[in-house]
Amino acid sequence: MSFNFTNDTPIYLQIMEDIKIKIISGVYNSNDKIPSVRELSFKYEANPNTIQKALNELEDMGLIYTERTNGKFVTDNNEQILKCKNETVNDIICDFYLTMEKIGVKRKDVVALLVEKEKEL
Amino acid sequence: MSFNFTNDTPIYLQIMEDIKIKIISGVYNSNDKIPSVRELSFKYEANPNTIQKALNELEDMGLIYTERTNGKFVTDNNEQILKCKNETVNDIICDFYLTMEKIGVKRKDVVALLVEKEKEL
Amino acid sequence: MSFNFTNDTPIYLQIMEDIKIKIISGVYNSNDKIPSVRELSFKYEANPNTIQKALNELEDMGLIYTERTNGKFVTDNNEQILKCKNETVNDIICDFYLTMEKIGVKRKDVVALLVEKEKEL
Amino acid sequence: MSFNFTNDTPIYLQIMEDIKIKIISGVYNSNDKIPSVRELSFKYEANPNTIQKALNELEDMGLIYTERTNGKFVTDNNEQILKCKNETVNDIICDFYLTMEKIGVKRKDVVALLVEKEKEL
DNA sequence: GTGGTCTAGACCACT
DNA sequence: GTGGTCTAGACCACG
Repeated sequence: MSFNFTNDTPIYLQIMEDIKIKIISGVYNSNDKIPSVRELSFKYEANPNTIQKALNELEDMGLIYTERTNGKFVTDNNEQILKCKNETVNDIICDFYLTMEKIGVKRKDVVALLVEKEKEL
Repeated sequence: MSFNFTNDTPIYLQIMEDIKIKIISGVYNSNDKIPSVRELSFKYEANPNTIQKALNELEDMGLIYTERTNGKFVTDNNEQILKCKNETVNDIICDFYLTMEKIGVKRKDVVALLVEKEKEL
Repeated sequence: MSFNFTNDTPIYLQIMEDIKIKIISGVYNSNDKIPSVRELSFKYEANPNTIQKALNELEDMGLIYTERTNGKFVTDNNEQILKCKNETVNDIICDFYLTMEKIGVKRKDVVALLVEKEKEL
Repeated sequence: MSFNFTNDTPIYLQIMEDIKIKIISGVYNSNDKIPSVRELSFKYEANPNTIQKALNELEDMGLIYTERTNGKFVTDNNEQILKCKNETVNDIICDFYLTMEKIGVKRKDVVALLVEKEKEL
């Protein structure tokens, strides 16, 4: 199994998400060259067009930029990366609250549980 | 696809998980009858055998019990349900910490972010 | 029919029982490789899925463990095997007492008969 | 399921065994009338010829006798019944020892285990 | 109608 | 080659 895509989200979005996390977590740093579409296409076992679409999204978000014949690079706009990181983190937290709610954990209890867990770790 | 299964986990486990959450969140209450294997088979668009396997897992966990020709029911052992709920919550929290770590959020910041988010909501 | 199944018990349970006895009696030792699902399927003249179900039971009982692409093996937890052996022996003894009772042999006479028989052997 | 026959023994022998136990345990007493072949045929869901064969075996063993137009009856020879009971018991005990041996319980331990179990009951 | 068992046969991932 | 998953479809017992 090369990657593990979910059925309920377009693949290009899943790839985008994966690369986004690599950028905001610093796996790919400012001005790092992003692997070529061909390479990514191989890695994700996806059609180059799908990769292209994912990268376009990232470019629209201002996380990467293109140098014509040179390739694509992570933006040097660290502020932008940080902003994206915050948004992502925020989304995950919302998701987390929603899941907990679905299970029936009261919102005020969530923080308590987390603090407790943090001590354990 | 009515339900949306992930590729990287057996369907029967995903169904199991879905029903488990319905039980620990109280959507299905103690002694509630669980829809028949055939109904669930229709609902999840899965083979009856797959449903059976999912329900067997839940029975092994002590969350449901079977009345042979009558149907399957949520256990009346509320303690067991609670135990399962706690374990599930714990798993989700661990997952949450791991994801955050992957993105590059320090553990001690996580709680702060959550508290902040909680105020917003 | 090579094996001889009883009508009143699911085949998978009978297979489970047969293999269980091989384990607790030491025919299969700790860490021994169990014949492959396909081999057993041939030997017991049963469907591979039926074998699988039998082996899953044994795995649930902690008597065997699986190495994904390698095969299934007898647990190295000798304590677990011993525990299972004791339970099995206990069951057989209870059964024995029940049968004797059904025939009309008083419980206190059973032991006497056994002791006597033992001398003969 | 009316009775539950094993595949590895002729049905007539299994029926014979069942009736034999009823006789030696006293469910059917000396001189009791045995149900008619037709009745037994219905009860065991077996062909009347099969029943006949089973009853013939019992007659050969001296456990039942036939009154021409009247039916079949349990022998009044209590000694014979007792002898048969002893043989049956003996067989079961041998079987029991064999099973234990198969599991790997030493013969001398069997009696100890039984005595212990008897105290429990 | 309910759940349970079983088979046949296919496909997958891993090595 | 290994085990694991899944489907389709049949049959059974119980009520």
